[in-house]
Amino acid sequence: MPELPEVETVKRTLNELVVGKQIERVTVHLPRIIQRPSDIQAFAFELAGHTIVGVERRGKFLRILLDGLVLVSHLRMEGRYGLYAADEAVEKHTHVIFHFNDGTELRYKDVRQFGTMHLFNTGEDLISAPLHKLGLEPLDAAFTVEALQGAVGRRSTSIKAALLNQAYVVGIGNIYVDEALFRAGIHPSRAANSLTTEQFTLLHKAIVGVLSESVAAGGSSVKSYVNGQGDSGSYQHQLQIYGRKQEPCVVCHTPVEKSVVAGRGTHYCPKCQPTV
DNA sequence: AGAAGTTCTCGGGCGC
DNA sequence: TGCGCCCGAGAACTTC
Repeated sequence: MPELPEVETVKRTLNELVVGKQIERVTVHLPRIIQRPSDIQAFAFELAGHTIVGVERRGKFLRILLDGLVLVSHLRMEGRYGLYAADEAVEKHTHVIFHFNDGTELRYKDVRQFGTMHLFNTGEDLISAPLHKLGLEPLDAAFTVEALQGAVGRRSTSIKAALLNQAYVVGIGNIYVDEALFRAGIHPSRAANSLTTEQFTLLHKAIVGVLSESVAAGGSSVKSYVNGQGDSGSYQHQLQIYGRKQEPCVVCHTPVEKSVVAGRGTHYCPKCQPTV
């Protein structure tokens, strides 16, 4: 489901909804979600009594900060959070519930069951898997053209695969990689190490532009994404290439093509994004 | 039937 | 031959 703009939006809504709440107990209905600690009882026991003090984001991961603990959560394809009153019926696919001492609960739902949670003591999460080897944050000031080119410019793989690799740059997924490559006029199959500095300049501007515009719109709701309050984003209405197979290109009116690049469904304009 | 917004693991290929 | 890196394919699961 979520890429950087969607996770950023969930982060912001959770900061509105759950900061200051104290966890009374935790129930886990699908143990597979909990990756650390390996003992599910220990996961629930360690969280009990702790208060949420803030929510941050690293790449596509949420970092739920508590007093002395950090819960690292990845939504993968379909994970979502919602705040409920304790007496509301528990919906299907609800796998983890954080019961607060004020009669509300934060529920984690995930139809495809791909999401993960890792619990750490404060200070340990950023230096441990799965966060320790993540790449550049594309909306940080340190994300310059030079940094982008340095991160992916020597890869022989496709530029699309390189941008999807979270070890180089974080937060870009299948929607925004197609959007950014379209905006930059670069074919997704081009070898990353074949791009010119001029093209990296265009690509850098496209990545920052697409992601920041989507954050401002609350993310994209293509299929199932909602933020922590059940609201949809609106950037799906501004997508220029993703999901537009066979529709006329918004720039040149050539029909948009769809193929598979980097193992993912890939949209591009054959005229605006030449192979060479 | 096949694909869906993700990422981890595995094995082959290549270069030292 | 051995090791390490890099890269692509397949797998995890449910829904439409």
